[in-house]
Amino acid sequence: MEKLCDNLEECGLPSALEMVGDRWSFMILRATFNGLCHFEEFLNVLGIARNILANRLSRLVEDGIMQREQMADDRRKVEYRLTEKGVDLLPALLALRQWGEKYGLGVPSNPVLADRRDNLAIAPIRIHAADGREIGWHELQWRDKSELGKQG
Amino acid sequence: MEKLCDNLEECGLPSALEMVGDRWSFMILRATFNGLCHFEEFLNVLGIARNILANRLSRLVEDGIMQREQMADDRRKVEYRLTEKGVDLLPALLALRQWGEKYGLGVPSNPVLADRRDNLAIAPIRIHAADGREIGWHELQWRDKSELGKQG
DNA sequence: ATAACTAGATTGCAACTTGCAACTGGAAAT
DNA sequence: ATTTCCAGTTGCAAGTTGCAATCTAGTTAT
Repeated sequence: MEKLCDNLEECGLPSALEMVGDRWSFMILRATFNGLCHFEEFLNVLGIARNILANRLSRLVEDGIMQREQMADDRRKVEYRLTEKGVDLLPALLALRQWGEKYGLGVPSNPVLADRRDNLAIAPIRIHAADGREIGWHELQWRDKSELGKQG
Repeated sequence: MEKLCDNLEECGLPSALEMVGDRWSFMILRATFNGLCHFEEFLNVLGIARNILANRLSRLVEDGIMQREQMADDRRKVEYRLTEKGVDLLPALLALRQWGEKYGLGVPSNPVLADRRDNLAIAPIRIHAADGREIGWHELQWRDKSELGKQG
């Protein structure tokens, strides 16, 4: 494996980590993917401190990952919902969860995301080549964009 | 989307985040995937403080994500290498990086991982159904393991 | 041997972040 | 009018982070 890509300026990872790279953001997102959307719900389910939750939620909203909506019928209530940008974090979240399940947790995760169509659990998140083949680390190499072949 | 899976005991995400859920671990892993393996290299490339780097490396080693090998020829030198467990974090890392590239960073990431075989950049990390179909959030539902259909 | 060099790790201190609990303030319910 | 509820803020103690200087073990040079 060549020693390339030591260039932090041209990597999306730092910006991603700045937004969701702390202990709680992913847990909040997970809860949101499970349908939670109220402050007190997050509080009860996650066991996070109030101030930290408030801080993280407002950061997630600031970063456009969630949106904050005041309810019309009961204006005390606020709902936090995922934006498209937030929903797009699902693959990363699932990849992490599956990894944690494989290596960290003794027990299989439950419940699990299933395809509505066939009611089967989703496949593990994997790396795929441009043509869809599944592909592993040893079959990969770092390439400068300019050196890439052109898609057929 | 049903409100299930509020059960933190049966979810791999918390254990994953405990191991790699801080600002630096992923950056260290990224550097490792790029071929770096020495303390001073990480230090120079990442701009991390010495003590934090030492702390994170030893945690990654403790957690079995990296292994620490003393070099036989020059026994001052130590190399940090990914274990299989560490390599298995690549999908999660790439999913995050791709997300950061799409939403955070203005610029496309570079360099990029390419298939050795066809020299094309890898596909975006996505969610796939059991049969390999690509599948989105709205086509998914949380299911208890016991309620899943059986694989044909 | 001694001195200088290197990679890796440790220590001390200041700045920031976290967690807990008590409190505020507006909005419904009684 | 009072109580309860939801969301969020404030104050303070404890923990974590970042930086600089220092330490240690093994390596090369004299």
